[in-house]
Amino acid sequence: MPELPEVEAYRRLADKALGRTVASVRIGDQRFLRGGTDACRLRRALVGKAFAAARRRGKLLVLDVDDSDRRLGLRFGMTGRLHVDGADGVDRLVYASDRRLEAWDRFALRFTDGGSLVVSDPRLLGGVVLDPDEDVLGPDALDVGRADLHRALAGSTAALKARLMDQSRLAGLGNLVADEVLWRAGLSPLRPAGSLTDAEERRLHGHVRRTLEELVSAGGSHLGELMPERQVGGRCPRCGAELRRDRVGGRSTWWCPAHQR
DNA sequence: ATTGTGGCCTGCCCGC
DNA sequence: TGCGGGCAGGCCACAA
Repeated sequence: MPELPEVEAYRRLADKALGRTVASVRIGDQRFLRGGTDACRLRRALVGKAFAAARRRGKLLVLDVDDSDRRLGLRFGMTGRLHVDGADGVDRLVYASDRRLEAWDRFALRFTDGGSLVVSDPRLLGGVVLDPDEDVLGPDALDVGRADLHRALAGSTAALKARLMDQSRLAGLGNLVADEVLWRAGLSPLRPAGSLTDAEERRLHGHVRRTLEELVSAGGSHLGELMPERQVGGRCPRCGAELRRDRVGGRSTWWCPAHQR
């Protein structure tokens, strides 16, 4: 699914769409429009304009409209893909089909030069939003500071993993990367978020940054060492213990009870 | 305010 | 061989 590393790959792909004039906007499915926007408003904001920048905040991709204070927000849910001029942002997506059906094209921009920017999403869990509220998102996990991470966790009794995935505290960690980070840091996902010692928090901070940097460098098609073991009978790649499965924050969580404490 | 839960959405996989 | 049920999780609405 698109986690932060994939969305970062999409952002780089979206760079190819900058500076090109939008000729038309096609909405493949009304349900893909979020935040109360509609096709009319989108066309008014985009047609005849070009994008000045492609930014990412957590898992939200934001395209700034040139000569305007408008912004186009793209969310990818877990099965959303970005295509620019037919090129794919990533090769494969975990949990998503590798097929490309035109019926799955939920949002498409055509440029005056004949190229296109398309969001395809079989499951409609992503969406398009005009002028997304970026302030509801916490600091970006890729370059989160030590103090910001502390603020995200301190004083909370919620499960550590649930808090790490709370996008308003820390933007960008999804289910799979959260499991990978906690596994690398040797911390139980069930620990109360506020119970970490200073040393544990520092360790976690290092692993959040390093894991994301590594996965972004890998191009967004690799989601960590734990990923292949997320199945019944899966074993810890580090110590060989059988992985445990729990539901944390409403999500399937795979972790090693032997070394994650 | 914080925390937890259920629903949305549909392709895919497994068991019958 | 076809069919139905369960599963996947980002995001949001809502409850306690």
